[in-house]
Amino acid sequence: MTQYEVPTLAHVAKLAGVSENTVSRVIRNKGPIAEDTRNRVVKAIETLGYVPNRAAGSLASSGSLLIGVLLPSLSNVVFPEVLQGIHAALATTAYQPMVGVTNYDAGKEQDILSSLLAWQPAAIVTTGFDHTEATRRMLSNSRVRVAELMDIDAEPIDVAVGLSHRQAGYATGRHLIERGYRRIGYVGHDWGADRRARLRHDGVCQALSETGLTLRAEERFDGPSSTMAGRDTLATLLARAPDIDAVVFSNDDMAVGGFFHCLAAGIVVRKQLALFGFNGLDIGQALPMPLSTVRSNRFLIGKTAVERLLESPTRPEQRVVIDTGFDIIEGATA
Amino acid sequence: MTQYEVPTLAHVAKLAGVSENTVSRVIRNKGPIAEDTRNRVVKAIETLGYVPNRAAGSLASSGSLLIGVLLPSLSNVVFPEVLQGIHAALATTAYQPMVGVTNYDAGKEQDILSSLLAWQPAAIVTTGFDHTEATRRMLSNSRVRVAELMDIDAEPIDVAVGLSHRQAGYATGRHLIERGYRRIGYVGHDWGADRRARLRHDGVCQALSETGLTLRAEERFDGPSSTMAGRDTLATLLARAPDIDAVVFSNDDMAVGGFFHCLAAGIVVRKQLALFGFNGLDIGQALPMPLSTVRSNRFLIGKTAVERLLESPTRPEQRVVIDTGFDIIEGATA
DNA sequence: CTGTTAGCGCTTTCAC
DNA sequence: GTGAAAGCGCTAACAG
Repeated sequence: MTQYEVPTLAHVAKLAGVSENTVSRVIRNKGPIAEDTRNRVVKAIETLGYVPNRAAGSLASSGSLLIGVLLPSLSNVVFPEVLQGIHAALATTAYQPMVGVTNYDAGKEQDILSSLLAWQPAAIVTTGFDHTEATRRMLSNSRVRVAELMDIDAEPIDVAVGLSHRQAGYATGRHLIERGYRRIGYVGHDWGADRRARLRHDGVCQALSETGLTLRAEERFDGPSSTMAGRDTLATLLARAPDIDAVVFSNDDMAVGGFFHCLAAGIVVRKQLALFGFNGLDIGQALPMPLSTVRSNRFLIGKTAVERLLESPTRPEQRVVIDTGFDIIEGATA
Repeated sequence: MTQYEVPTLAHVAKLAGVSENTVSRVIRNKGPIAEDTRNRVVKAIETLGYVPNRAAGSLASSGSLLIGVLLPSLSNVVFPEVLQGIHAALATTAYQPMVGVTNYDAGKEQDILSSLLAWQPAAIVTTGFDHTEATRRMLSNSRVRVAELMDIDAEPIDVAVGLSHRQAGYATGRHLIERGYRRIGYVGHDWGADRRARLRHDGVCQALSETGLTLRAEERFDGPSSTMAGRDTLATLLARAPDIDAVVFSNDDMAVGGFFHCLAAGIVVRKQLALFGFNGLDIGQALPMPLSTVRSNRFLIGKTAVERLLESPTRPEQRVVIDTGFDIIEGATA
């Protein structure tokens, strides 16, 4: 091996005086190895600073230590948090995540999926149930494990990990009703992209309708959720329906914006207008009045999904649905 | 090809009636191909639903379409935003990012780097200049391109993309001095992990000292930055030094928390106490009073870095430093 | 413009 | 316990 060549199995084998095969066994901890041989090999690996070439390994074994991850966005803190959970579960393993961002576009998801599949990943982690037919076909044809995250209100391909957004919405509605709010409004963001926000909305409506109520007014911002959008959209809603006594927001970002609107407009939160969010983000809990909201366990969702996927390399007979649940955070705004 | 076999180049070649090599050429758009042949190959690829095996390609060409990315954390929105920039630059290419999270631990960075290198990436994108000796050696020995992000206050291995945090701190100090603030305090978070926060702090101090001033008081939260930490730490600082007229926060998360403290404690922001952040996050600009802060261009940093790396597969003679700059956001809190 | 040949570095299978 | 041999699916180099 000249000085500028990257060491390979062959170099290690030669230095340790064994066959390549033996070195490979040592590395993968597979098959019986004499203690003495193992030591020589380990030493050789260290001296050479040998790092296995995963591409070669992957090719030879037609499998890899990669987990393909498909996220709709990185702008919404929720997804980086899911990714943290995924990284946490992978930290003690040799697996590496390979992340693609779809921008809530099923067509793009399909493209990225096919380039992820090209690396022969051990598993694919994706978000929600909105896939193209081709995506679904690729996923079922490839024999990799598949986790669909966030949502459990539909039939998964292999395993789904998340919470029932419909139930979360329902619990939100009940919470407000039980506290005496009757003139309830809704402030949301773009539904085309966010099926789960709509499910929560529907859950709220269901709770209301069971009590003979309906949403007094609703306003949807035509774009992704953000604090600023929440702030502006609440202002619009209140201009149209000044008599509402509570507002459900599509998520915490929007709700925090709503809180800021109230501050700026001199509206006394809860007394004059109750606010309710979704997600349980830190920022909402750091407000002068902690936000009333629902905690979705994003980190846990990512972590659980990966743990389940790694349990077995093949799909189980039965599709699995794991409910990571949610909790109402009482807060002080509703 | 039986029904359950994954199609390979050979299958495509056979179906199109050409050699494997020709198919490979078509796929990689390399070398001259007769229009007619190309069409036949493309058709065969489509009928079979062929997806190239990147592991094989990577092995054969000893190079890959991977970009290794090392980020210290995903909890701080700043890094997901950098990652967005990276994804944006990669979106029009066939490259895929492979992300590792180091938790601000140089030892862990080293481990993850070696497992990223095992995939023969075309380039490595990492954060800051705090590497172990071994990391630095691996990076220089491997001939991959290397970008070090966020910071430009040191000599890069290959290319650095970011801003001068010292200068950003200095500009912050000047801003406050010019507006007449003289009793300036500092609220920060853990420096062990965040060298850049310290550089900004030092910049502030430098500006003050040029005017014959020093920081009146400072308080550092022993942990990562967060809104809650900012809120609590400002409270602590004010208990110790009630007479300060302005506070510089280590970043916007902390500053927003400080704003919340003021709200809760009935302190009139700016009139009684000016607040200044760093980063220019959306949340700060959505506050009832937009936060005075410095905009760091995280998205641009990620995007620029990748664009530069992909320009050339080999390191330039000269190490390159790209300053993505910063702007003072006037805001209303200072 | 296209085909042939020879690997890339590893794992698998089967001997011994 | 260990080794030899045969690929994995692709690309590179060279012919033609």
